Amino acid sequence: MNPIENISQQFAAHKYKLTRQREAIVQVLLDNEKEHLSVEEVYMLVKNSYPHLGLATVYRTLELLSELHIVEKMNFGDGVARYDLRDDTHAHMHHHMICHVCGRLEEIKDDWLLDLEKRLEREYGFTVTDHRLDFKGTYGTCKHTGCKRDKEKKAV
Amino acid sequence: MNPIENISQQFAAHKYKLTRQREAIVQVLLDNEKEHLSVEEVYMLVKNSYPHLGLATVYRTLELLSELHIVEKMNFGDGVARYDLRDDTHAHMHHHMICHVCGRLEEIKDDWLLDLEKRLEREYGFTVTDHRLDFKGTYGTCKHTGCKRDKEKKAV
DNA sequence: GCTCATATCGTAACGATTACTATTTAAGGG
DNA sequence: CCCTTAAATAGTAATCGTTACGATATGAGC
Repeated sequence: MNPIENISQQFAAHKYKLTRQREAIVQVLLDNEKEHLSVEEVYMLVKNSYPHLGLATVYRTLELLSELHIVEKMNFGDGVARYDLRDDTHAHMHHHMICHVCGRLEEIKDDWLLDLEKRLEREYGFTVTDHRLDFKGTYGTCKHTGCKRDKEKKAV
Repeated sequence: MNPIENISQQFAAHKYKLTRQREAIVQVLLDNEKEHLSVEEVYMLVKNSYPHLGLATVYRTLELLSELHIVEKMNFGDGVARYDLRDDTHAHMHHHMICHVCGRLEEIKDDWLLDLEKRLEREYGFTVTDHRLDFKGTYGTCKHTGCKRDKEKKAV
């Protein structure tokens, strides 16, 4: 089943309409599934295929997609919410590496946490439905570039 | 070494002054180290010991403490930044369980990720300096309380 | 085609955060 | 001690991401 069809069904299942606007937004997400787009970025991109679309609609649609678990809403501390299309088969395989130096953000699709989730269930009676794992650090190739201690450096 | 002394040294080491305002804020964090306080909450609490303190100072101080890695700035998606005092010995042992139903937030201080971090180093040449691991789900004791599918339910 | 709930549009309002200016404070040298 | 000077604070205005709102448009079912 193609992704749009799949999403269309999920909309229907919850009695939401897949309007042209929503479809245009979903298409942007599909075309950029490697990215973690902000609302503003989605807004810019969707203007290409649907120039008239309003910003509020982008906010509403992304929020809706998030509720339907079609996208994941996340926050990397840069002051804007970012959204990432999630693949059902990778629901629990969504980790990030964020480099202090170059700012690169790489995604790891591997399930490393199943054992831990079982342990939470066992030890705390807590059933995990989702998780978020972000690693911060530096790539070997970035290490030479000074340290990040002083904010003044950044300011200059 | 007591915590304030320790923090005082870190300030000095970076040529920052530990003013009375900053000390009052740090004390609030120490007194509430189990909590994940928002700026507004810190502001309210610190008013008890330092009534005249301004909100901007709380923002600036928490930002500074975050740069010095004395606190960790985090975001749980509720629209406000939250800060948590971090214990050096627990730098890598800071996970959360967040319950969908009751909203409870529990902290787990156990290092579950050392092996994964070694693997990142090996496979990606990525040196981890910090990580964040949040589990979302439900506690067994909360399960009976309806499902979260419909936003309308929440709105009512 | 008509009806009515749903969705969109554009913009105003909101709330968290940051930026700015004047004032105060603390540390070091006479 | 007092003076100087850089750093810190206070109070508030400005900014910016996000949400709320009223009016208009759309589309599925009859």
